[in-house]
Amino acid sequence: MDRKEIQKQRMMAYFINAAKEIITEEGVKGLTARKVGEKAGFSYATLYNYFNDIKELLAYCAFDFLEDCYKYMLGFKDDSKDSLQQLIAHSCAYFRYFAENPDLFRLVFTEDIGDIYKTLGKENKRPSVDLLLEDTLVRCARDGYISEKKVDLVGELIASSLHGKLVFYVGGRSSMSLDEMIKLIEADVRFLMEDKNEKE
Amino acid sequence: MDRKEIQKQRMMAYFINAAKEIITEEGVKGLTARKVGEKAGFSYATLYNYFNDIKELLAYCAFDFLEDCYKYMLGFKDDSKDSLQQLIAHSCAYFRYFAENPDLFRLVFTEDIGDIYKTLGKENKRPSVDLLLEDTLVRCARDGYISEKKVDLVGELIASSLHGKLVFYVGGRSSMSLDEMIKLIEADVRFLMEDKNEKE
DNA sequence: TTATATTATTAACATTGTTAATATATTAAA
DNA sequence: TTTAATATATTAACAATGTTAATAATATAA
Repeated sequence: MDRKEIQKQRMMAYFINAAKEIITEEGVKGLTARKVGEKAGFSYATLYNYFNDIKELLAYCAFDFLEDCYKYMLGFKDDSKDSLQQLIAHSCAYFRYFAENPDLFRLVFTEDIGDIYKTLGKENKRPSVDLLLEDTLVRCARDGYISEKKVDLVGELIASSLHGKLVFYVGGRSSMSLDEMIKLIEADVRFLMEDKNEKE
Repeated sequence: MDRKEIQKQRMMAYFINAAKEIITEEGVKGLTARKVGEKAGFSYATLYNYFNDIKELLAYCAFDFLEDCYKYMLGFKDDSKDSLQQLIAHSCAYFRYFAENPDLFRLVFTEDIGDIYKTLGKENKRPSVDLLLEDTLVRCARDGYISEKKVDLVGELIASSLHGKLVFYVGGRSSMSLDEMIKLIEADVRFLMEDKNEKE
């Protein structure tokens, strides 16, 4: 029975990885049940033995990609850096990851993949990217950039404005370039953090 | 030749309105070429004489819905109101419109409808909802809530954080209720505006 | 009234997600 | 080891989709 479970997990991983590859190469719209089956080395109907439907498979991919984003962000982590600089770096990295992979943004944030995120939210399970950004912000608070009690509000503001900008950039609703966006994000973060420092 | 153009516009309006009705009733996913044709009183292939593809039809709908949102926001306009209150009211109205019509949000901001928004952006044409929010913010600046030179940055922050929250709410990525979201938006706006007032 | 151009309709195609029926392989029992 | 039972994979099939080409109907011009 344990052996069964292992095999099942392995089969699911085959399909998930196949799906991730296809999404990376051809986008979410390029993903079809038949392509996933072929790429995983099975018939197109086999994945229905492991996933209720294509949405469920997509949900697994979404989580995986969000974890990949976390790994990407870690590449910009440097504890010797000033905390505000670190916050800016992490924010920009987050933006960049999805800006350069628009289909991943759509999948992770806008595609209809059922109620999984809501369920996780109610269990207070937050994705690692969230935690990383929060940690960085708390460091900023300790360094006096911002008062402790404002951490929640400012963190939430940074996060939501990042996602708002991503919607516009990724959805082609803005004519701004990636570099302009990044500059704007830096300005945003500075603005949100520096109000305590200016005394005049 | 002018008569021709009028007839063409009218035909397009038939299809656009049919599509808008279907989207309102059944969501973007419920919209099919065949349903649009039937609802408009034509065969399913006729719309291809007026639109290159379904995406183009969707783009027209998106613009229309965004204009509808503007009208909705105007219902909350009250010049006797304090400018900050007005800004909060408009921000919340904007959020509410799309939060209560998730499919409209998807259509207007996340659906793939070609490069029309980018084109408009380069012509510096901004949707009326944008202008209304900006006007309100300028009023706030005149009332001393914020310095003139910060208007752009703060305006951009409000807008992007609104859209970020919408992504989460509409995409089911947050477990927050609508009321909680609205409260958060109010807190955000206050926070972004009041830093000039607190002297301590 | 006839000839021409415009516009609408029907028929058809390839693709899609998904399911039911069937075949194959794996495990348990004799 | 052979047989029976179970689990898993495959094929065939369905209805629905966007879109196009061929055809029919209509409006316009001569």
